[in-house]
Amino acid sequence: MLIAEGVAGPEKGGGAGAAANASAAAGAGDSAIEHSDYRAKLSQIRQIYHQELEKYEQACNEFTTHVMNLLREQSRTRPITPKEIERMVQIIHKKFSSIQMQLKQSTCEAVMILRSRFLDARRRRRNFSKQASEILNEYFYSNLSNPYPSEEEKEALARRCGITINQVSNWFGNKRIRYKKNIGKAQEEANLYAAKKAAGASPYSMSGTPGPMMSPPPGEDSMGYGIPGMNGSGYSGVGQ
DNA sequence: CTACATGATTTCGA
DNA sequence: TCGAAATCATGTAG
Repeated sequence: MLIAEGVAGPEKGGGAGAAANASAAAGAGDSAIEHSDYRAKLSQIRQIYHQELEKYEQACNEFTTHVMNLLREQSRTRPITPKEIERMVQIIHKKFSSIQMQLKQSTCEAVMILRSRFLDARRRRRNFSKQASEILNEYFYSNLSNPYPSEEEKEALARRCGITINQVSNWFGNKRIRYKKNIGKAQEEANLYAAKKAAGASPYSMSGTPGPMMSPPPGEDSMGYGIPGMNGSGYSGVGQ
């Protein structure tokens, strides 16, 4: 059981097996940085585990020799068979091994907790960069009539935003549903992006072509375009 | 600290 | 398997 967690076995973080299994399911492709933290914690647990294990081992040996000595002393006053000695030793070892089992169990628990804490992507959520949001929003509002990027488009967006395809899919899923939920507010955002595009670049074909290929205009013009409903009402749009 | 924004996951249906 | 909707858990502005 512990071996599966990479705690028991020899040195080397093998826990990635189960870990990757859990995180590979969805958008956690950037897990390199977080993983190193996880690994560090895991190896810490492993170290403590081995430390304790060794301590028990040592205590066990000490205790055994102690008992042996006692028996030897006693053998002067009464006969003691080797069998009896062996039985004694066996009992001691059994006791200690059950203690070790407990150690294993608690270590296992610690690993489980660590894993759920670190590997659950929801707990590691990071907001996308402003640029990424910009790119995604731009695409979304440019294709409001059909905000369903194809696989290739998703990949292109993912590349430009520095996120995974899964994350792009998540984003569009969230965006669509949340846009629908309050069209009123989002409409302003739509106008804003439409204006941006008009200001930023050449004419466009609304749907069909993969559309945005240039990076977003760095300039912060946005204002200056008498956009109705843009006068600081509620949502300031860009990014957040 | 609270409320809201937002990315990720889960559930359900076609 | 993809997407809609509901839900979760975190980030962050107030």
